[in-house]
Amino acid sequence: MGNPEPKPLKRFRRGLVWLRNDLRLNDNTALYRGAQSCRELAAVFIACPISWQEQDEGEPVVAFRLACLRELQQRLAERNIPLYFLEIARFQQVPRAMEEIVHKLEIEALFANSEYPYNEQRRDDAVRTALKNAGLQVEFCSDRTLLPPGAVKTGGGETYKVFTPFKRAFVARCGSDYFAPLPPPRKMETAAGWPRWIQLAEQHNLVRTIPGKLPGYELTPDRNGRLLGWMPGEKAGARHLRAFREKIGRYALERDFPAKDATSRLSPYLNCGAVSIRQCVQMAFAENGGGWSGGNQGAECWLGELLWREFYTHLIAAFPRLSMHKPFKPDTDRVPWKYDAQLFRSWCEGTTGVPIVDAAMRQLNETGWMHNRLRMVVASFLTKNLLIDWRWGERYFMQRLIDADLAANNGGWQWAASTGTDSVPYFRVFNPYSQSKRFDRHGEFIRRFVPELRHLSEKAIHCPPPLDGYPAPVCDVAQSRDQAIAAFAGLRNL
DNA sequence: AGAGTTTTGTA
DNA sequence: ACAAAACTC
Repeated sequence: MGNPEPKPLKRFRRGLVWLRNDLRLNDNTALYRGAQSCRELAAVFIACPISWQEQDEGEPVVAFRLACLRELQQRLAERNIPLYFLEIARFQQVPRAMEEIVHKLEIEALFANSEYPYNEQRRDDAVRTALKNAGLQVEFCSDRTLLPPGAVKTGGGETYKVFTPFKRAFVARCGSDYFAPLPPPRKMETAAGWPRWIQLAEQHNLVRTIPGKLPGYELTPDRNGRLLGWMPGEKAGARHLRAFREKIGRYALERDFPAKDATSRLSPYLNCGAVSIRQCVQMAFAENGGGWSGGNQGAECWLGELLWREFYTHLIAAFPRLSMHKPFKPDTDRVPWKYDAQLFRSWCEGTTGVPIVDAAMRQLNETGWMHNRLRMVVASFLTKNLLIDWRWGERYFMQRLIDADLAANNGGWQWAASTGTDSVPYFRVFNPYSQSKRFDRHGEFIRRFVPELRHLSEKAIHCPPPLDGYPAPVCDVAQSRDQAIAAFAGLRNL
C-alpha cells in the first residue's frame, strides 16, 4: 500500500493534460496529477494521421481510439475539464503546435503519461524541451506499465532479455505490492474561463467537437456504437473486465482453445487505455489471494500474460532498434526471407488452403482481433513455412488489429520468427495441422470463419481433400518446415 | 509457449 | 505392445 497522499497542492492556475493512449478517467496518472496540482484543467488530444499511418497503425486501432476519446470527452466535461481536439499531420509538428496551444490557453503546467516506442519518445522529448524553454512545468508520468521501464535490471545493470528471469526479478521486486488504482480526477470548480476553440497559425483549428473519422480512416461505429463488434469506451472496458472476472478461474485450462472465448479480450481496451494495467492486476490479485501466485490458477496464469506485456514494453523502451524494423538478433537479417506478394496475399486474405490459418486470418479481418494461440500459428506459418519476412506480417497485424500495439506486436512477431530475444528456437516450428487438431479438435472455430468447410467432418476439416471453392494448400508443411530449419541453420552465430 | 523419431521401461 | 522418456532439428 502507498503512503497516504499529501494534501493536493494547487500550485498552478492552469494545467493541460495531453491525452494519448490513456483514454480513461479512472486511474489515469497524468489526469490525476493535473487535477491535483492545478486550479483549472483542460485536456488536449492531437491526432497525427500521417505519422500513425507511417507507423502502420490502421483504421481499426485509430477508429477505436477516437471512439474511446469521444466517450471520454463527455466524462471530462462532467468534471469541468474541456477537451480540445487537434489534427496535425505528423509528430514532428507537435512541439510547435503545443507551444501555441499552451500560449493561447495560458497554461502553466503540462501532464502526460509516457509512451515508449522510439518515435513517441522523440516527440515527447521535443515537446518537453520546447515547453520547458517557454517556462512551463512538464510532467511525464509512468502509467502504461506497472513499473517504469528501466526499473527492473539484472544484477549487472542490464535490461532483462529473457522473460523468465525478468518475471522472477519483477515479482521479487514488487512482492505482493498492491498496485492501487488512482481515483478519477476531482471535479474542477469551473470550466467557464476556457475558450470554446482556438485558432492556431497554419490553419490548425482547435475545436471541441471530435470528428467521427479522420481523413483516410473510413471506419465508423455501427448503429449500436460498436466498431467491428467492439464497444468503445471506459465503461465498456470496465464491463469486459468484470465479465472476465467471472470466468478467470478457467483461464489456465481453456485459454488455448480459440472456439471457447475463454480469454479476457481486454487488449483493445488496455492498448488505448480505456482499461488500466493496475485495474487488471487489482482484479487478478483479488481473485488470487492478494498476490502473484498461490491462489487461483487462472488468475495466476493471466498475471503471467500481463507480465509479457510489461516485458515487451520495457524492451521497446530500452532498444530503439525494435521500433525501427530491425530484428533483436542482427544475424537473423541474413535469413533468406522471401518477398512473394502473391503468397503473402493468400495469407492476408485467409486463402492459403490451410484451414486453421485461413480461419484465423479471417477472424482478424472480420473482427480486428485474433486469439493469441492463432497469432502464434499464423506467424509461424508465414515466417517458417512460407519464409516470408516477419516484418510483412508485423505490418499487416498493425494495420488490421484493433489492439495494435508496437511493443506487444513486435515482441510477438520476433518471438515467432526467432529473430527476437527469448524467441522460439528456430528448429521449433509449429505444424499448423497438429495445432489445429490439438486446439480446435472438433473444427468448431474453423467452421465459424471458413463457411466453405462447414460441411466437413471433424476428421477431414483440419486437412481437407481437394474441394471446389476452397484452395489447395499453398505449401507443403513438412517440406517447408525442413527448408526453414535449413535456412536458419545455414547462418552461423544463431 | 514443438514435432518427429528413437530409445527405454513395463507388461 | 504400448507408453513414457530421451534425443534431434
